[in-house]
Formats: sequence, C-alpha cells, structure tokens
Amino acid sequence: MILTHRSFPRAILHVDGDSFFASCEVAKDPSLKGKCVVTGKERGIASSMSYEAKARGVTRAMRLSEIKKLIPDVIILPSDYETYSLYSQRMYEIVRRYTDAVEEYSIDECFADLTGMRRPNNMSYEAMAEKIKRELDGELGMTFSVGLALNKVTAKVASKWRKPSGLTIIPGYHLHLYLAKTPIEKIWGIGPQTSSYLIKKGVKTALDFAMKEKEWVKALFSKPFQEIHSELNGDFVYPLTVGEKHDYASISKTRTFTPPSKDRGFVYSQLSKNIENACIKLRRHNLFAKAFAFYLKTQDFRYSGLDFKLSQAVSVPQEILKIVSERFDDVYRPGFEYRATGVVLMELSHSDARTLDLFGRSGAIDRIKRVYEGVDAACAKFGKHAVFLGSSFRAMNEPAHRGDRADSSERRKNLVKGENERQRIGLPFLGVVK
DNA sequence: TCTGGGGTCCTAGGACCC
DNA sequence: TCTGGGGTCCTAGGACCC
Repeated sequence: MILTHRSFPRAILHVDGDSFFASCEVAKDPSLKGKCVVTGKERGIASSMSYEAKARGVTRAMRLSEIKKLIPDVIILPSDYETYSLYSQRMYEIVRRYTDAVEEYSIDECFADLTGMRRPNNMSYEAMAEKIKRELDGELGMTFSVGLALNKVTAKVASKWRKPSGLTIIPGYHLHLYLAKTPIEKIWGIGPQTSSYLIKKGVKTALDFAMKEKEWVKALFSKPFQEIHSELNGDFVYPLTVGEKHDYASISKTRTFTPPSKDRGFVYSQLSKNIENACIKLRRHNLFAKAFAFYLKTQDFRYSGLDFKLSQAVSVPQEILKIVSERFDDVYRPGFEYRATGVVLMELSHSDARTLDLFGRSGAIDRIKRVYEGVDAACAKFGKHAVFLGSSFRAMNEPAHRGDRADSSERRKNLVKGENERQRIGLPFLGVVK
C-alpha cells in the first residue's frame, strides 16, 4: 500500500556526480569540455566516460581498443584517484553547509538527511535541494543529479530519474507515479537474480512490488528485500551512516593477466604482488590483519583458494607469504590455465597491541616493521612499487596484463631509483630489479 | 552479462554446548 | 547409548553495490 500522507516526514537527499571521473578530468582541464573523454587507461577498459562518449556508444567496461575504433579522436586518460577524491571532498563539504547528517556513500555519491533543517536554513526542502545542486554545479565545474524523497531507496529513484544534471523531488503523495514508471531491476538493491525472480512472479515495476502485501514479501524474500519493500512504501528504514568513512572490514587485491598462464612461477609471483599491494594499503590505513584468504581463478572463471588465521595481526607480507608458499600447491593444479590471483585480508584492526611471546619473535617483527617504514617512505618518494619483494619479481618484470609501454618504462626508471634508495636505507631481504 | 576491481551484508547449515 | 529441545558461534557462499 502506498502512503499518501504528509509530503516529507523525512527529507532525504541523494547526490550523484554525473560521469564523475570523466567530469573531474574535464573540470581539471576545461579544454576537454565537449569532447569524448574516457578514463581507465591503466586497466585497458573504460571506467568512466563523458556524456559525449556515451552518446557515441561507449559503455562501461568496454575495451579501449574497441573504443578507439569507434571514436578515433577519443581522449583516454588514466584514473587519477587523488584528484577525484579532492572533488569528492568538496562535494561533501557543499552538502554539509545545509546539514551535518551527510553520508559519504562513495567517491561520487552522498546522502543527506535534511529533516528538521527548514528553520535553521530558512528555506523549504525543495529550495535546499535546488540550492545545493546549483552550488555543486557552479563551484565544481561539473553537473550533479540530485534527488529528494522520503528515504534512501526513493531518493535514489529520484536522482536517477533525470540524468545528467537532473533535480527530481518526489513528495510522498506522488511516489506511486514514479514507482509505476520504474522497472523493478532499476531499484537500488534489486539485482539480476531478484529482479528475474520478481518478474516471474508478475512484478514488473517498483510499484508492483510496493503494492504487494508485507506477508507475501516476507514469505518469499530475505531481510534486505523486505527492507526495500518498506522503503518503497515510504517508510524510513535505512539510516544514514554519518561522519567518518567507515573502516574497512576487509582489503583485497586481485589482478587479471592476459593471456592466462600455466606457469606456476608466474602465477605465484602475481599472487605475491597482490599480497604486497594489499599490505601497502593496509599500512596506509594503519591497519593490521589477523586472517587472510588467497585464491586462484582459472580460465573458466572457477575459483579455488584457502583461508587462514594468523597467530598475530600483521601489516607486512612476510608471514602471509610464508604460509602461501607452504600451501600454494594445495590450490595450484599443474596444467590448468589461470587468469587471475587474489588475496583478501580480513579481521582488520587498528590495534598494534601484540602479545610478546617468549621466543623474542616480536623483536624480529618490529625490525621488519621498521624496514617497511623505510619501504613506504621510499615508495612515497619514488612512486608506488619502487621497492618490492623478490617473490614478486616476475609479476613486476613481465607485465603480462594490459598496460602500455610508457607505463612499463616509467616503472623501470622507478626501479632503478628504488635500488639506490634500498642501498641507502639498507634493506636486507627485498628483491629490487634494475 | 562473454566477465575488471574493490567492497558489504545476509543466510543456511554444521559444529558444539548444555 | 538413545531421545528431545534450545542456544551460540562459525563458515561458505550468494547477492548486491559502485
């Protein structure tokens, strides 16, 4: 049943940057305005594209080689997360002028709870939404799509309603009109599995779903879908996660290599590199992992892997690599073609607290930790991965995965610099390539 | 959807305990 | 050794998101 009472018992705003990465590139370099801009050069596939590029048929994850055929004068840029993240911060700040209750949902999206802010801001919810959009567009030099509705799920419906640069306000008494025109698979949280099941049950639009009785939903679906059902009926179910970006529950690194490989040594070094990279990220966030999993992905997209608990929380790869080296062959099958490896670090904590054991191992761990402070400093200076483990050598030296020549030669230069730095800080066990 | 990378949350079912 | 009932914790895997 659709509620049709007061228009905004709760006023939830959703802000979505249009083609965010590509738009940041254009904002950074206005000469790109009006051109076909695509980001994702380092991955070989499109991660974001300007509306001009979209109009000419570029879609997400499309191969760059294909895009070049389609649009010879396309501008392809590597992702620059530092810049995107600065724009992202500015987006949050602008929204925060109107309320402290801002959820930094992702790099290009946020939610804000405007409820109760009409008096302090001396304007209606509609006026706030308009003003926020105007300030975002004007101050950041790109467009945003903004939605205002009763809760997160319907605010998402609103911001998606018109893109790019839309501003859509859905008061409670009009909600059913919007839901009637929204296919069920477009609803946030309803993925391909659930939507095809729903369609089989005769539920084609968001309104069809909203109109179903609670009991019907409860009998057929798990909690998340019952919650979506409530939100589509106008209830406020999903609270905003306000403030500090939540800590990670896990950190993972995976890399696909083309062509796939049967070479044990190569596959192992790919995994080693992923483990190193995951640990770099771990340290960047001052985190420690107490468990991890590693896996290999075969050419036919099957996964096999193992997971482990560590006796101590770690932030450096040694302990993990020791276990992986001992157990790698329990997973690796000779003759199989592998296309990717991956690692997931779990049970993360900030606590550096470690129990000193009786065998003085903590001393060794502290030494490794100090060495890595030097490694991280060197990498900050000379570029990511300037210094890396010997076991990752082949992954660094045989970049079988996509990546153009310029990147590799740049990396080589860094390696030489890294070598000098290594000698200066005296790293005992790291393999560094010249 | 001919498949890149990084995340989160939920559930069912087994293990184990009283 | 069997039966019954109930609770908790953990894990694997599914589904979804950007």
